[in-house]
Amino acid sequence: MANAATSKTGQGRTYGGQSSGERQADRRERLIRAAIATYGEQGYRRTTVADVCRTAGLTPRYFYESFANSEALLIAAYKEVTRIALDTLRAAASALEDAEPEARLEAMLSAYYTLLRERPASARVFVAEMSGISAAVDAAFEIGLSKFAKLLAQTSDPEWCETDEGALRKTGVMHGLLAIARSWIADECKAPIADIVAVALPFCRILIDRDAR
Amino acid sequence: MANAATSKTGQGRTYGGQSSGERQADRRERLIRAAIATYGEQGYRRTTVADVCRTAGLTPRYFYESFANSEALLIAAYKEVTRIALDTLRAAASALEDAEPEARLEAMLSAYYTLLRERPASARVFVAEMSGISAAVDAAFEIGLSKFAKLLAQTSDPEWCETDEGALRKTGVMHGLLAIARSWIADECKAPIADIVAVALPFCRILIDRDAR
DNA sequence: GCCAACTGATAATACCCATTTCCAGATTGG
DNA sequence: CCAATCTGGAAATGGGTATTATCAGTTGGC
Repeated sequence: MANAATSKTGQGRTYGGQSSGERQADRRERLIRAAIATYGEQGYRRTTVADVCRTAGLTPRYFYESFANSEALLIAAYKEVTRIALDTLRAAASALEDAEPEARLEAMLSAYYTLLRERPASARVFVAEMSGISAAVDAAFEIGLSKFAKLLAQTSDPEWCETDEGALRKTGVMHGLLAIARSWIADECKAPIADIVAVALPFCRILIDRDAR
Repeated sequence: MANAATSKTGQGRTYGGQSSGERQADRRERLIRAAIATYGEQGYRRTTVADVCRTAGLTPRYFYESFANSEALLIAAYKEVTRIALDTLRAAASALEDAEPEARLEAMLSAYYTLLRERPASARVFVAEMSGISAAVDAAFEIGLSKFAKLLAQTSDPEWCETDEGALRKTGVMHGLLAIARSWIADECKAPIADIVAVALPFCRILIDRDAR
């Protein structure tokens, strides 16, 4: 994926005070940031490689230095967005370390929807742009979702354990939560967070319901 | 959308024993059938207008006689698939007219997943191909889903009434059920129908839960 | 200061496909 | 039988964009 910066030495040299690797990493980051902003603005489907490069202040040449193709950047952008969201949820749960599981669950959901509202571009990438692009994107999306499901379940039920039969349920719950978020966002996040959390809660209860396990 | 068969008379004449309108309707149907088969086989994204026409035994000229563009055909194919599925669910519910609501709900779910397994092409169109194409397709998809939600809710709870707040929940439930179906199908429908229904049931209970309304 | 490694910008190159148009032959009504 | 209407097939047109290659100028090691 990453063409080493130069061909002969394989190392390159410093430039603008940065080593070859630093410069390349910097460009990669700029591309990811630009991707989130652009996908969030006009959607992945409508943005070209050239669009992202323009926003990043780079040229297509540098795009292919860091990413094999457009999809690879989408996946990278999604991973970045997911990483931030997971951190936020963990923080919300930690802040209520001694509270009831149900309260912690509510706190996480609340943090999640708040984050979506505060970062519209990231939100769009997260809830709306990862569907129907390709098998690779679908796979990356499912992996990200399952991380969320696991976090939600573990935090709200300390004795929760992963089982195979639970995988289907996890998938269903996460896509349900996503659809709720998508619909809420499509309506410009007009409904209060508390209302959205109330709608989302019963779905999470499915996740941690032991009777049905 | 439908260019009248001829330009001068506006009516056309019989040909091959069929009137102008009959021939056109026939071609339209063939295109829809071919679309379901082809989308089901290789996915909407990878099928070209020419592909569908080839399968239908027609030429692109006739495609544009009945559909404005590729998306319009996808929507028409989806509507056809949805129509059949809704009929099947209604029939399953009717067969248990006097049973408990919960039993009727189970029967509908069972009929639904059975249908998906029996018609893989239609299933793929229904659960996997309608995401991320365009706003028009998204809209058609949501309309179809809400019909299902309404049917499920009404049949399992005779006194069910539609409310605005319920819309979000309905969306979440339906997308949850869809994700379950998608995942099951991706695994070649290996799990027994009864297991899938068991996973799906709690989602439906959210739909008709009055406490949370 | 010199050469090779960098940089940004532009512009080929190449492919894919929707949509339209053309054509030669088949079919009909009168 | 004849002219108009229809048919299937194939090819022309046109737009869009991913991906690569080129180039003139800049920068850094030595």
